Amino acid sequence: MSPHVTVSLPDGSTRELDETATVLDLAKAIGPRLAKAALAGVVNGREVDLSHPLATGDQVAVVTETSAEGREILRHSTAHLMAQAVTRLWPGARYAIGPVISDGFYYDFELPDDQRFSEADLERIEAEMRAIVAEDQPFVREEHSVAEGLALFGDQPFKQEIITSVGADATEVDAAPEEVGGAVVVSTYRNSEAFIDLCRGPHVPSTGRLGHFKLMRVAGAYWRGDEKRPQLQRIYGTAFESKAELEAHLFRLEEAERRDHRKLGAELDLFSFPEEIGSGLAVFHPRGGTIRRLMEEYSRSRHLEGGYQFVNTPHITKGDLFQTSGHLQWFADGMFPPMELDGGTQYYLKPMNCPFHVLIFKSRQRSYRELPLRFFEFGSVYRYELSGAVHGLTRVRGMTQDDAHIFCTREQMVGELHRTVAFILDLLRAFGLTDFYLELSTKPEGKAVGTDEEWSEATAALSEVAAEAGIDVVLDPGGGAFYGPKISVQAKDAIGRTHQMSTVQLDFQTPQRFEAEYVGADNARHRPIMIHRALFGSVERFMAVLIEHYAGALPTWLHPEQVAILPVRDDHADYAHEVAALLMSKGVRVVVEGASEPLGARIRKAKMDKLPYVLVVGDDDVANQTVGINARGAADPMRGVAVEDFATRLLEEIATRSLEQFEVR
RNA sequence: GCCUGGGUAGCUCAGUCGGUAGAGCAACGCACUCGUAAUGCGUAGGUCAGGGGUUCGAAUCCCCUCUCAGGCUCCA
Repeated sequence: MSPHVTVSLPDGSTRELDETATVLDLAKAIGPRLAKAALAGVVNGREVDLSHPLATGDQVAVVTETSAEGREILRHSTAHLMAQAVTRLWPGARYAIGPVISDGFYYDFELPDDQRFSEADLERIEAEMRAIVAEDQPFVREEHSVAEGLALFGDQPFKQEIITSVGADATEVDAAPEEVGGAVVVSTYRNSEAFIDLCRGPHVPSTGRLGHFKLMRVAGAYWRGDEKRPQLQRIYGTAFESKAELEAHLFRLEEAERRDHRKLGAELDLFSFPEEIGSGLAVFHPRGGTIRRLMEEYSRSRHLEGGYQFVNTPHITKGDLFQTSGHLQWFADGMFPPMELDGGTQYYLKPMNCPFHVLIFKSRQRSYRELPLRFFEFGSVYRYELSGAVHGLTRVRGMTQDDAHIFCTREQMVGELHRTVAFILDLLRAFGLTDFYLELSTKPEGKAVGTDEEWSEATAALSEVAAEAGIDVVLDPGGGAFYGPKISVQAKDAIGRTHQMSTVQLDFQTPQRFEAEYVGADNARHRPIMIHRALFGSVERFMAVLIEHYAGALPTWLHPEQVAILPVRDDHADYAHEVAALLMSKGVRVVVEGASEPLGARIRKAKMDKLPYVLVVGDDDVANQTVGINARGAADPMRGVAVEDFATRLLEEIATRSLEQFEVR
């Protein structure tokens, strides 16, 4: 054996090291700064600890704390740190899994004697974690056989279950057992005599490398996500490589809270959820109602241009309709229970519009010459959402979908799908959402109608369209509706969160179940394909996303109150109303606030309502037919702008549905 | 639906050991008439989410229901 090992680095270069060299030794050989920032390594594509020994021929990369991988290692190690703190504070606590999630980590616990974590406990746990950081305990990797592993975790039933389930579920997030050369190896990390955890690794070398963390909240979670299994207590936390990064993250969370549509909806007097009506059922106040109307009017005009025909259907129906459609078989849990009328006939509130649109299609004989037929409706639907699922405007029990169903031939199908995706993206962009990716949801196993052939043809058609849309596509296996696969458009908002917006679903089943037909050029009967699609998804959810995207400061064309006019004194009120009348005659939404309060207070109110333009009119303005403009977001107000100038630029901004306000100089 | 934590005036919140309800903002009224993010004074507003229980006495302790938040599950 040679006294040296030779390894290669990501840049293609090679290094010679002592034969006992580890990843850390390699980092030291490259440079002291790298050694200091190093957390782990990647050897031949596999993440390993810094203490991992190197062999000749290894491809090695050093993972530093500022990389995405480094952050994950930091967070995963912090999860272990938290578990140890919990077991110190609650002797006999059982710990289950503690994986890394997108913005941090969690760990699931079961405390002895049915004890519960409280929010106040989080601080105690954090303090204990800091103590363990100060102790600078090493993370020591050990490898065991399955039998040894089971013995080691004799009092930890969740860990034992993970160990025994190896092979059956080797992808378990936090599972340690791995098949190495045919034998199952159970790897563990020991921090101290008292604390050892099952883990694949890698980890930071010692707890002293951790420290910039915060425990966020405690919540319940079912063991293995199965509601029939015990519910554990989950503690969520986050960790970063530096205090500054941690604080920046916490600031982003506060920013999200500031933008919360539920908070802004109340503050801006847009909508409310009166308890008298029921959970998940919103009422829209005049301002919120105006926003809805503007959204709907624009949508209608686009749909007219897009070749859609407008239809209307009722909110309730006899149960037979949903028997035929399959909803009662597959979607009954999501429906309100029936009401019995007319001597026993069951009527249901509708959870979806599709069966109604099929009946319109079937109302007379259809020719291939008519296809594609595109039926559009703002259709209100009612779904019995679980009480714990209801959330602001984004998850409600009564909502209005901008719903359409396209009936077309098999030959037209792919073309219609392309056209629909382009139509959707164009409309979303008009509302200022520009950063998208597509999600392709496939057959939900065990909860679907139709043959495998139909599903695979539909899925193939959708994936072809998704791939050609020119934006990223991610797969969502099993996420389709019971009648067909779907593409959903996920849009990123101003602070980088993604929201599911539009969906396009391909459906071979509903036309069959309803025996919908058209007469082809061959004078024979054929079955149409149905495409379900909604762009807003629901008007309510879309409004919520817009409110959060714009933090309540909607673009002028969408704002319920576009201009406020404030007379400096009461004797300027006539002029203020004159300017208001001029703007209102052009369709501008204007409010005038008389001088019953000081000017500063009135400006402040208009600003807090996020009005795009606040106009102040005083002596000079009355004399010169001008206004003072205090624009939203502008550093300084502008005095003496001719009314005509302001009106022209404002009307231009509104007519083009500009997302930006014009510059006031 | 399940877990944890909440629900006191329109909003944000205080309310000690169980002794009978409080502030700021908002609203309303009056005065003020002001040039770019809070004028002053006053008035009104609450079956303390609802119901039941314990107690001489409950916002406060116990039980049930409703509802909200954060999760789990689910989803437009």
